Amino acid sequence: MASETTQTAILDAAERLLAEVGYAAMSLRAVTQEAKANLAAVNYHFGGKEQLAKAVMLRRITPVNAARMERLQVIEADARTPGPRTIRAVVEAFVAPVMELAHECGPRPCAMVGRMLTEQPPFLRPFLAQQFGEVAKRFAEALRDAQPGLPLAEAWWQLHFVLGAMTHTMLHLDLLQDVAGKAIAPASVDEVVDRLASFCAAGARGSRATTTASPRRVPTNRSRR
Amino acid sequence: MASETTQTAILDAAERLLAEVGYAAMSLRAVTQEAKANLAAVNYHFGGKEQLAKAVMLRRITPVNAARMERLQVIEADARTPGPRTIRAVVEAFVAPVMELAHECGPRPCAMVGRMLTEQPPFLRPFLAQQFGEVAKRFAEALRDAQPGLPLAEAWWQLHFVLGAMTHTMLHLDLLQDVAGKAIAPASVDEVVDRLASFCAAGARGSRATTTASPRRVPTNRSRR
DNA sequence: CGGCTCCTCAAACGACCGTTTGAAACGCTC
DNA sequence: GAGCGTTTCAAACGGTCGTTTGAGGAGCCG
Repeated sequence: MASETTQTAILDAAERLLAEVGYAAMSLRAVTQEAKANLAAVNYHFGGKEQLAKAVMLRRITPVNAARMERLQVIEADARTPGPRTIRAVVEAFVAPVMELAHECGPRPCAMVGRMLTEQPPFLRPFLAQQFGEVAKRFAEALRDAQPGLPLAEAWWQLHFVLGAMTHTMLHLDLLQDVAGKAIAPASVDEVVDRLASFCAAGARGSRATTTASPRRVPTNRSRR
Repeated sequence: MASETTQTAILDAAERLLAEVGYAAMSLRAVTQEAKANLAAVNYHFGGKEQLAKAVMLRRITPVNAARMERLQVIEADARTPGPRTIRAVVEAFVAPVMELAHECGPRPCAMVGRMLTEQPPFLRPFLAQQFGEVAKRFAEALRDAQPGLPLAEAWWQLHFVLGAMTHTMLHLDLLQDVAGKAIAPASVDEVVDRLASFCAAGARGSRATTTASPRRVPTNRSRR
């Protein structure tokens, strides 16, 4: 049927507009015009603007979160010993899937998810909690287990900063080409993942070392590398 | 005159709404209603919605950026030797002023700035570039100088991640109380600054060290630190 | 062909938006 | 009190928004 093509056309158009202007500033007229569909098609196929936004999100975050859980299970089944390498692996398991999304589908889906995660329209909040709550909890626990003696709250702080650096990177993946000089080619996505994971993993190690001591001090973990 | 009180009342109300729903979703009717002012007062005193948003931003970021530059000059006048301590000092000079804003005025102004920085309504982009361009450039250079041999592009990457973690923290400062267990008391703002600065400084050190190792990039970035 | 389902379309609805207007209220100096 | 800027106010303007409606086209089956 022709309906499926209009459905995905609407999803694509909405994704682009959500990424570029956000939910509140996205008009269904702009969406349907770009999708070459009728204005009423949104309500017919999705049931309204809010449900459309959820559908756009679901199409992207479902496989991403599944990949995250899969990677995390591999790590845990590996019976790794706690330490920097495991921290790095956990962080990478969290950030890599969403960056590979850019690898396959371009920077736009990433930017769209990043924007929804930061804008958080009120109606989306329960939806986001449902979609990310379990995943975030599992990763916080994994971060804690990778650092024996670390309180869970500390792991949440680390995950919080990782989330910030990640969403910011997702939002401006297309702008980074200017800083880096060239467009984000598929090959260079791996480079972004590596940079992001390195930064976050090192940050987690460093912040852990710091908070155990008092405010002023020099981290003692600068030994290798 | 009574106008000044209505002006600041409008600024306060707009700040709250900008922080909570963003620019696109903020209506002047909601602003004036909360400020107990007439709808036309916004156009009379500020000249329109866009100019109001700029005024709200200016009131907060002007002193913050001034404090950043001041701290940076102190660091540079100190003739510090490059190294982890200087990296940490530069990062702290960047993130501390905006966190002290939360110290004095509560988490809302921080959340508002963070939201505008991530939402970036089209008309605000030139304004933001003008307000932050010089500051960001100076800090990127300072980060580079703290790590001899580091290309400027690498410093920009570090600053990019710092910005992400910082804006994310600004946006959800009020939510962190749930994770941390208690409300953000003035004393604990320093703790947030410390955590954020520690994470970012360690991340900068780590990302620099890692990127020289794994992928085939950065031609002549030979020596470690 | 008639009947049925799925989909598209143009048009309209009511609500809310930012902005403008012109008059009224205020504070001040002569 | 008259005159004059400054500030407030209610009302309206044109426009865009999300959503609804009802008529019509496309494909399929009996």
